[in-house]
Amino acid sequence: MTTATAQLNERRQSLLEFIVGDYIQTAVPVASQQIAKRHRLRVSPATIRNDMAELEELGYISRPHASAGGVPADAAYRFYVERVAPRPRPSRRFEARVRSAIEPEAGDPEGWARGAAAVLSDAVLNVAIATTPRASHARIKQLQLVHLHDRQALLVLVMQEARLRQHIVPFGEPISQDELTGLAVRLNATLSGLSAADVRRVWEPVLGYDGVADAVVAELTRLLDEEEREGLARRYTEGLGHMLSQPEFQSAVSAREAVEVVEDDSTLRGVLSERAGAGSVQVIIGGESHSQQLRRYSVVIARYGTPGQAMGVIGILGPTRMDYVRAISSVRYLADFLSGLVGALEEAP
Amino acid sequence: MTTATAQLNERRQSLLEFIVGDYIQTAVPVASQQIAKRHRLRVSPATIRNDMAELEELGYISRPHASAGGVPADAAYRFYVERVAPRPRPSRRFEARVRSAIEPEAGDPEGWARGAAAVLSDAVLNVAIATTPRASHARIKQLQLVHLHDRQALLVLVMQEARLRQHIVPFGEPISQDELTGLAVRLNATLSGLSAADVRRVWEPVLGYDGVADAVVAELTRLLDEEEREGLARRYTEGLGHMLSQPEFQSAVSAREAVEVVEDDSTLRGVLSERAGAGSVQVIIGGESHSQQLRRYSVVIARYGTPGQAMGVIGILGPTRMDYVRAISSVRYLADFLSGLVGALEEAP
DNA sequence: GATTAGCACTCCACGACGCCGACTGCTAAC
DNA sequence: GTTAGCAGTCGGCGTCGTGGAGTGCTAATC
Repeated sequence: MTTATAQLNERRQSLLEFIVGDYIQTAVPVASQQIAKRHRLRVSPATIRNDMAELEELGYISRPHASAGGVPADAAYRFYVERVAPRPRPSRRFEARVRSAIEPEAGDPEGWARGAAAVLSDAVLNVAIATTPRASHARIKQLQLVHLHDRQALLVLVMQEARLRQHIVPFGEPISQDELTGLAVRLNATLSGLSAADVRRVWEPVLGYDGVADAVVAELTRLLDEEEREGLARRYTEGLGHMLSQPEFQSAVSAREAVEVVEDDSTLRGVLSERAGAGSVQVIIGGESHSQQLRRYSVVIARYGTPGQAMGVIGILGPTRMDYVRAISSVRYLADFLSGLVGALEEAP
Repeated sequence: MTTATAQLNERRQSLLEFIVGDYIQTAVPVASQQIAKRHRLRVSPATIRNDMAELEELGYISRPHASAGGVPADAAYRFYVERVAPRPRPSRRFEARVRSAIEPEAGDPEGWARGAAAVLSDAVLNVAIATTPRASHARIKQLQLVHLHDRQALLVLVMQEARLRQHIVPFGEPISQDELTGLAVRLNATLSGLSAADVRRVWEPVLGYDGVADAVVAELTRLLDEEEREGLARRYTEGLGHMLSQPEFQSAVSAREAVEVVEDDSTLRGVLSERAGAGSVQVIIGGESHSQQLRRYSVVIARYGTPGQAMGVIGILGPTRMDYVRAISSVRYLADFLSGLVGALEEAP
């Protein structure tokens, strides 16, 4: 793919930047005269028209109809993102909001993800998405058994990064809380730090000696398996109302379409699982997602967490006409912020 | 308030029922001829027109314009709900879906609430809302301390109905997992079953002897307090897409309005906190909510859980033109179903 | 060769108009 | 109390015409 920088002389590049910038602001096809006026160019509208014809030829802009101004195509947004990408930090106000919306001392990754989605959506006025960090290899940190009825207990499992799961375990025989506590202590001593496969290996020799313990261990490994098979990284989305007040969703059909994109898990799964290192923000513009449903949407996401240990995703979904500068800097800042919090949850070596 | 049964003779009552029923199905103002044809009445359209004029006089129906059919007013829906209310059970298919969507053996009230909202929204094609059960008096069932760093542990608190909370506790001195485990055992022995106030009373005499224990107890009471001050009953909403495909949301403004109603916590808080016994389904039609924002919406809710112990809410939000028969029976069934599950989590006496 | 003024042409947005059909309200007869 | 008949109302929809913003092209200019 030939890049815009190679194809276009400097004037056309800044012209393209102006077109994209104006369109992001106004949502109206930008006309040659408007550009000349807004940016005090020292060339006439006629020259701009010539340049715009060239930009259209190369696929950077298109026109709704023959005598209309230009609207940016995916390639133009891509160019714009590359050109303005190295804008450093979000505003002080945004940083302050992040700090007040997310409580580090809660030690609750789910709460952090929810808070991050809320503050991000308010800042960019589009839909924010955040998932809780998920470990590629789930390991037991500690377990707990709570007596419910004579033959039933609640198993509470704490994994790394303070992830919690709970499930009921039924037993064949009556059992007291004291016995359960004793069992939990013994299991913690032997199984702490192990993965599902580890647990199976360690437990194999003693299988069959203690029915109650067997039941607990079986449930335990099932929960760990489930955790690894992803699935259960919870996703929080926020700010659909913000997005729907953007002008592209004035028509009822486009609005309903947008709701379906946000509500349908499968649509977003693809882009969310894009691989990328923590810290680097990824921008997927329109058709770049290769998803028919996302053709008119862009996604700005970053992974956060501890590489190799547990990673989550935070990002923005909006129309391709999106404030990329703000989205990128906000997402980058939040990913770094969350990474710091998650890192602090890792057990010190 | 004079009731419709007193004001209207039998023919007019069934006429009103037909009008509401037809309008719920078609979303089109119903005309006198249509009624005569659809329901094979033995009176002429002219008679129906006379009756409809009377119904309009009494405020049961209104007309979009002078020469249009009738659309039901809030009072008509109210009459309809009272008249058809004692329809007993949802379909077998719905019951089967509930059973496959909700896993009793998970012992996870949050999961149940999510599942219930999903299946309910699919059945009624409107927005479903479910909250997790919240105890009016939060009590400790068991706690657990997990070592994170030398001077930091994760406190995991299990309350009644298997509600879980987590929070980080920092300490002034280094402490090992073994010491934490010992402390947890001791605290469980003394504090199990107590409320925040109880804990404070029991702890008061020994305050100051053990800084680490004090820190844990302080965090513990804070979490219990927070739990009681409501706030933290999590709410799950599902099916906005379903609702937006109803004809009343064809226009973009009404669609955005709907999104705002669903996203804005404060709007729904009022109706959700309506007091009502478990099992009885409550229907709030249009203006009956006394909320400007909900004027065009109806809510069908029921509480579930164990009265006096822990209650949650499950319900449907939709336009006043809603399939009340289906909504009421589905909500009633789900509330009973969830009550059963939550009851099984209560500790046997 | 690049830039610009001028001009004819295109196309959308918007309001006015008129017609069709659905429905009502009223009157008078049953 | 019920019904047939009829005049009158009103929304929906397609047509038409107009105004204005904006383009593409051509020819002159730097």
